Amino acid sequence: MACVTVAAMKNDTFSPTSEAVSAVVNRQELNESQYLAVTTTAGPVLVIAGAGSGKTRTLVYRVAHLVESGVPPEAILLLTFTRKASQEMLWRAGRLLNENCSRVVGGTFHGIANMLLRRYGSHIGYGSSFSIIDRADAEGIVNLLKSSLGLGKLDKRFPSKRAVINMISGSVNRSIDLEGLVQDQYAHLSDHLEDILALAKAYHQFKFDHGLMDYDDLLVNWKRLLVEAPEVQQAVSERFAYIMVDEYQDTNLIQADIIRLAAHTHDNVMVVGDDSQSIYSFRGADFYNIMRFPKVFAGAKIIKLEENYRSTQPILSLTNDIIRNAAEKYTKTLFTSIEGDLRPMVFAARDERDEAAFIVRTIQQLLRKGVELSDIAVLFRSSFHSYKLELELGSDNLEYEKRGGLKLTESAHMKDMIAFLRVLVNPQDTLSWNRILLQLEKVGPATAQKISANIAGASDALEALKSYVPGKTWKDSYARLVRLFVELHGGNASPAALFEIALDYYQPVFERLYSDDFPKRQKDLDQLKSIMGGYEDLQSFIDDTTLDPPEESSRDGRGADRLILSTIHSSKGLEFEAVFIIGVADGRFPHASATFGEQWEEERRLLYVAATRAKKYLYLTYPRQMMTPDRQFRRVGMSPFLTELSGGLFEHINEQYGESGASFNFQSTAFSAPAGKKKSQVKKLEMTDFSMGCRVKHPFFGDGTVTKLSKSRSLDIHFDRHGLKTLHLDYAKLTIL
DNA sequence: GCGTATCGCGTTTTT
DNA sequence: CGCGATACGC
Repeated sequence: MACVTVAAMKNDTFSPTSEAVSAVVNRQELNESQYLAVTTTAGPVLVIAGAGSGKTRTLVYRVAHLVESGVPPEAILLLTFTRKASQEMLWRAGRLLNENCSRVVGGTFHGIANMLLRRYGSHIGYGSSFSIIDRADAEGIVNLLKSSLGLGKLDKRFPSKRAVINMISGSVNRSIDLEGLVQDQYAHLSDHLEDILALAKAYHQFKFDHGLMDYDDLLVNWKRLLVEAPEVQQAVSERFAYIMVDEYQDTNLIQADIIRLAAHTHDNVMVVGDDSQSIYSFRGADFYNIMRFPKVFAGAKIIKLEENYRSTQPILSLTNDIIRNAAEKYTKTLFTSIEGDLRPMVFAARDERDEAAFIVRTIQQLLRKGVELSDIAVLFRSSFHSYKLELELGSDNLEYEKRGGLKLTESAHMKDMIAFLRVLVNPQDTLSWNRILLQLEKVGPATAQKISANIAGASDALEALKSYVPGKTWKDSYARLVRLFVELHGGNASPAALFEIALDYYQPVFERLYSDDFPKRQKDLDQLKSIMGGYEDLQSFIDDTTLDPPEESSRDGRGADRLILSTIHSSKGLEFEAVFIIGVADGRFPHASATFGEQWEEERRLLYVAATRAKKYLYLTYPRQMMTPDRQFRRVGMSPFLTELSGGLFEHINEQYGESGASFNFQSTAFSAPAGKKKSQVKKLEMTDFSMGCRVKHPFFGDGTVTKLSKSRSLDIHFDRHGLKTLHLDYAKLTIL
């Protein structure tokens, strides 16, 4: 274990003489004193910075500076949100230093947790044989358990299928008990608390029994490693003498604890983040981490970066105004010296088709102005919002790349192939056995489970597989499967060779299972094969593809110049010359089920993140009518986040003539309200002022009827024009009629 | 009880 | 596209 000298860092006398430093300062990315503070401070540093201010770059400068002043690269640990971001960062650091920075250890929290657990897991009773499961696997387990526990009926009570697993893991990564979480956020499920607790318990037990770990387990066990094995904590803390964290506002409580524990011998921690860009609370991210940092790390130096190096002033004015109404924030006023006076534009399309057509038309104009296609992005709240646009793009021959939504490795045929490899590494992995067995004709869920349970319970998986007596109708195909595993267990073949063997077996199965579109899917298998070629051992291949699934990008090699379609969440940290945000409509953005209060605030920050991706051109569009589930058209207005903006920050694009529908009326009331005659002092309402069936008025939802009063100071109100909403008494501006 | 084929419907956001 | 419900056949 490398022992690191930090003496060079202890005095603040480093003078920025190297070419790297003057390059930084000359490009005005940071002023000299900021640069010195970022790079030469020993001990904890908190960088609070606005969008486009070069947060990540400050980390790069520090890495480069540390290496330059003699710190061994392997003593630096860089934690970023995505692995891609860490690679990009190291590449930049390498360029700055004109040397290779690849020995710096960089990765995601989960990746590093995996590495440490494989190495030190025995200290807390874990062997190195466990499989990492992703969200789809977790859902699979929960579904399996729901039927075996007889909790199928529970389903209908949940808002969505994913809500179950979100709830169970949400309690883990927030470090609060499930009971509290249900009472707090899923109050409507409190009658089923016992069932939910039973399900959660069964889920955790199942994972433990079958050697499976989900994303949260990786973090929980990393923390356990530091808390319960002092010798490991000492070793880790000494090994990584400098710890840096990007996107700190997206960390959860466990991650914050891990940082605190891992840095205990030196406190050399630098975190950067922007509280206004915290958009992952649904996954446990707690932006109070950033607020607490100076208390947790005594003597932390706080550096604020407020100059924006990305967008023009008109875009910044709009984004500043979006975040202005946020309930809680570190106040930052962003400014820029970038030239440009083009105002953001808002387009109210007739419907979704019109919206798509507008985007294609405008993109073609931008291309004529010389903007690269790959420098244009279309962003949206939910991944299915882009379906109509994808159709339009297809017929116009504009190539695009979609990010967010289903990953390549989440498609059925890829999971099938990976399942063969996973059971080789971890024979306890019942989930993968089930996948493999279900491929056999005449074998369904019940039979598959019986066989896989046999295998998981046996000490020798291959023997258990061999000794199972198959049914008459499928004994031939079962024999073929057994032969496959005998062959796979043969010599010690390379991952690529094992893949070949498995593919030989799978190919006919594959063609039968996906008979309508297997040629299209075949390319993915080929790609998987080439990825495998780069791996020495199977375990790291499987870990990598679970933790960081490969993108579809290399599908046709050359076409790098493609339009980016992305969910806002997946666009974080990126920037584009031109950005379209589509579906900025009431009911779509904020998401329909977002309640007032914290969820509403997060949706606002989400719009902020989206808009701050734009450098020069920013377009916000929404359809004025949308199809409802019952195949009727419903008029919708623009997002409340836009109507509440100060006037003059954006331009309306008027196509043909403006039909004055609900959206127009709605706008005029919103804008005229402040100018209207002074309201008498509004009395603060209490829950007792409301009753079932009582008529109320909301500033923009209009008139409605109270249909439910709940304990947590929230009300369900059925609005005449906007349908059912759940509003919180402390946030909604209601008046009783 | 178990497996399979088919139809129709609804999608938050993810390391 | 992936799923749940449903009906049908063994």
